[in-house]
Amino acid sequence: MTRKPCPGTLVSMSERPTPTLREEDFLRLDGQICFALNSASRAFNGLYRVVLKDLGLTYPQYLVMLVLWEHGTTPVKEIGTHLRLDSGTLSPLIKRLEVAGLVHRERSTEDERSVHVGLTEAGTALRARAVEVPRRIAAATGFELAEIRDLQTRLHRLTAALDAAVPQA
Amino acid sequence: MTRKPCPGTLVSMSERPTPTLREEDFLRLDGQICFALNSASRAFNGLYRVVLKDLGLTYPQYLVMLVLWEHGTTPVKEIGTHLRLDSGTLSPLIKRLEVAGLVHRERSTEDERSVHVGLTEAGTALRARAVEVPRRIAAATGFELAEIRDLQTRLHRLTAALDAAVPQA
DNA sequence: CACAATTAAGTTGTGCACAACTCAATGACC
DNA sequence: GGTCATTGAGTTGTGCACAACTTAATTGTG
Repeated sequence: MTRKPCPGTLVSMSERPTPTLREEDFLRLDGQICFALNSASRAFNGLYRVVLKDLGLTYPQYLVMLVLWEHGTTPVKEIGTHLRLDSGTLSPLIKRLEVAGLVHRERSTEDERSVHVGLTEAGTALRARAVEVPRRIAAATGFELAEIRDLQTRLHRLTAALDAAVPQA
Repeated sequence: MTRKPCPGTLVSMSERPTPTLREEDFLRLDGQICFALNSASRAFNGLYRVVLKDLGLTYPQYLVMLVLWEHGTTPVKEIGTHLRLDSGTLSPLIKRLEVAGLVHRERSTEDERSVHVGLTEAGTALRARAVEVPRRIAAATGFELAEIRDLQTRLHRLTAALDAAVPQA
């Protein structure tokens, strides 16, 4: 009942060379490279959820705070460039950070289209408590630093390749 | 104005050995290992969105279809085990697949708590068109097969480690 | 200068992820 | 056999991601 043998009725496969894999296997492989990434990302998210609970931050909010701690007051647009996010995601997120009293927004005087996001005192103070977060995360992975670096490099290459492959982006 | 030099006023760092990295660097490193993963995952998602548009599927819906194509009729619970998702996510998602006419749901007779999800004819037929998806994705990454495999292995290890680190999960 | 194209932020709507919950069916134990 | 804990599906509420849109400011070009 469970293992239904795949019916041979597939699309034409007369054209391609297909070195070692057939159509069948491909559908499985696929369910893994993208899926492995997806799973790992969500697993990370779950861990961050626990670790960041004390700080009252979600993971994406934490990312925005990281940008601000590193670069200081930053226009929304630039935060988006750093994080690969658009205003549709950032506007409400930053609004929540504002309600939480961690950041303030101010429209630029030179260019009134732009809004600068800066840290409040509470936001600045939170950094001290956030410093221990990365260590806890890194410890949880159980990975060597070198391996993390390596993984990082590959992922960057992958992201770049994928971005390049998407038309409009 | 842009590069604010980090003020030295941080938390105590007298205890730990810290081989090569200081607190400062850690906060940056962090913003990358997790973030690299997050970015790659979202980049993948963006590519899938384009590729799957023809099929009228989102990426998570595609994952569910993959499970069904591979295993045939499957209880919701088991789909969740395969995909690392709970009923809170799956119930509405599967309902949308049902509305689209790709799957049907039927309450089990042996155990009336359980709901079996099976493919309709349209759902089965869609497989033929989905077969080309993995190739297009793989091509877009520009990665060698071996490298994909390697990355996959590392990500699985990472996910396992992260899951183990989260208390309740 | 005027006017079209571009740009930045924000809004709206859809779908996913997940916590916390309800409800009904099942299983375990006395 | 009756009671209670557990299990599977589903609902509700919050937040994120992103497409498509609106609005206002800026820039480019005739």
